Amino acid sequence: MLRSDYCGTLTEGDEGRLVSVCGWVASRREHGQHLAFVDLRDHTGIIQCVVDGAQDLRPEYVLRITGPVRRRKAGTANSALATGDVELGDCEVEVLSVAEPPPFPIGDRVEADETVRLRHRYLDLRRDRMQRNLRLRARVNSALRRSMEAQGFVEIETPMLIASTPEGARDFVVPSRLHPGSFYALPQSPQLFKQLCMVGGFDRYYQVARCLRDEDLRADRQFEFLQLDVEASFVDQEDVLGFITVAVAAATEEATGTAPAPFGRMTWAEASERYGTDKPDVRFGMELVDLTPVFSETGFNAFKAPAVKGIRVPGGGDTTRNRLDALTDKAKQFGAKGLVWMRVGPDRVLDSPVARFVSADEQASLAATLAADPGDLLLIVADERPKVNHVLGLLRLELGRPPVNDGGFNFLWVTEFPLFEGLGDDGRPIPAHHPFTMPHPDDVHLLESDPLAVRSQAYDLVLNGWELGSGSVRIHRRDVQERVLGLLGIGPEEAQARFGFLLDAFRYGAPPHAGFAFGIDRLVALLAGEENIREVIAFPKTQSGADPLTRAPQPLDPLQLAELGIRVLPPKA
RNA sequence: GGUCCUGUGGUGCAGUUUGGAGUGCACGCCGGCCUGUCAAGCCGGAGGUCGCGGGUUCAAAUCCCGUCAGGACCGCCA
Repeated sequence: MLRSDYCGTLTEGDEGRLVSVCGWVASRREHGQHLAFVDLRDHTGIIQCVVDGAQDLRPEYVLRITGPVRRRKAGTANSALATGDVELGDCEVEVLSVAEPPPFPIGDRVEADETVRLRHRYLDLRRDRMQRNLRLRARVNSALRRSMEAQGFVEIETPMLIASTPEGARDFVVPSRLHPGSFYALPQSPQLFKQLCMVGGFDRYYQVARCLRDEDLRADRQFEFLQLDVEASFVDQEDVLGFITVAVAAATEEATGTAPAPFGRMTWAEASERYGTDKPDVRFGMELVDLTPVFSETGFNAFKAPAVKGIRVPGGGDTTRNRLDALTDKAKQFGAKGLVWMRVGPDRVLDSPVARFVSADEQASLAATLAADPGDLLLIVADERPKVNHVLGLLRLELGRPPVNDGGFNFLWVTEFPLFEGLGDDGRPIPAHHPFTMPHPDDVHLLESDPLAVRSQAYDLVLNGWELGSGSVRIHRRDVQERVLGLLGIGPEEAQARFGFLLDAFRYGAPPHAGFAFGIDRLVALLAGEENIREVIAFPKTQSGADPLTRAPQPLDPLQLAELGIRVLPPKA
């Protein structure tokens, strides 16, 4: 062992000890040939070392420094440093590695361009922010595992090279050398395998599972991500919510030092009506208010719609015309036909380009329903109800969303998702979760008569407006499964071809089971107070799915292609 | 597939609105001085394809078009 102590741990209690520390030169301060100070950094912090001024010691050199811990001379202590009362004196310095000047400063003082950070990620990782985040991630992972183990769950690994199933996201595919022309898919999740584990008698399964989806990247989405994947047999929805709540609360307490507030509960229908989304950020108000009754007999054509709803932006009355135009453009991009804005003036007089189309009674009722105060801004959208909710939900976030590290950790269970999210082009319902989701027991009779009204036993966990994960009670009864598949237009033959192995397995005694999976990257990002998950991933990809460090993806050598029986089409002209 | 923002010595920025010599700030880098600093200080110096291409103009970092890269978002993500 080259070191006896970590840099950041030395205190007055160590006075007199001869110690060896190892690390990188954070800064040097030279005072001629006879005196120089080197701040040596490791992941625990920084210690000042008094060294011979003649030595050429530059930033990021890797050193082993041996010297006695001594109290600093009176008046030279540095209260900004945890080790600021002591220093290593009369140091012997071993240069373990020299270093070129880094392309960006390693200190956290200056933010560096993200492309440069990713291209030299190994240097970025040296910085305090990434050290903190990745070490936090490790502790959260560990806490999750401990919690699942303590609850009697068994970790089982599932394969990475699997058969492609056409549902859901786009698969990453891997060509097979032994079966030219055939391909594996990388798992979008271990969904089907964990259900097979249930049939296999592992009644409490979990896995810290890597999942891959070939969809466009976002601040909260990478191609590859980590899920805590859970499934249990002989349990109901409440049991699953309990397991996950215990684990997530344990992880949160590990990260923050305090247990989170009790997790909230809300149905999907309530979330949609009040917040216009299935992942409401409940840290702030500005809830959607139904104005349909106000305009039930309106003469204003724009408000002759199945639903009219609005949000009140407190104090938003000074919003500039430019900004309002930009908001209108946003609303249109979100799918609205338009956006009606009204500034609330003194005595609740409404100032709006369309005010003259809205009767005095309607204006008064509108202001009262929205509880408008002078100085507020009102935003109103009229359209089909789901569209209105969607658009206003996004505008609400645009105008009111607090920074990610504001307002604590507001976990929220959203339950009773619809079984189907709408009708496809073929007129058949589209599963909101996946085709193995159990319908709500009270709604099973509606499956054929009114499928879109059928609630499911599916549920999401939401944290401050981020969807952490989702799960459901699965169908384990053959008759119900056949009815649902039939509704989806998947006949017995097609079902057999697509996931026959699961249906076959269910013929041999399938226990009732339910499960959940949530994104660990997202949880860690929020616990770390980061706006994007790249900050909690050691080697992430850019928004275009590239890695500036390794320059992936790359064209493949023609010989490799030939071995796989693959010919690449020329790029589109 | 789409909307928006960004791109200026190694790094972080200003300059772009209203075209006029690569004009400025801070850090870093190189050399010198310096025995108690701590983002050390002082003196001197080097370092530029203003992302790239085209256009407009007497003249483009600045205006226009295209393109590349990065970011935020819509679509997409059972």
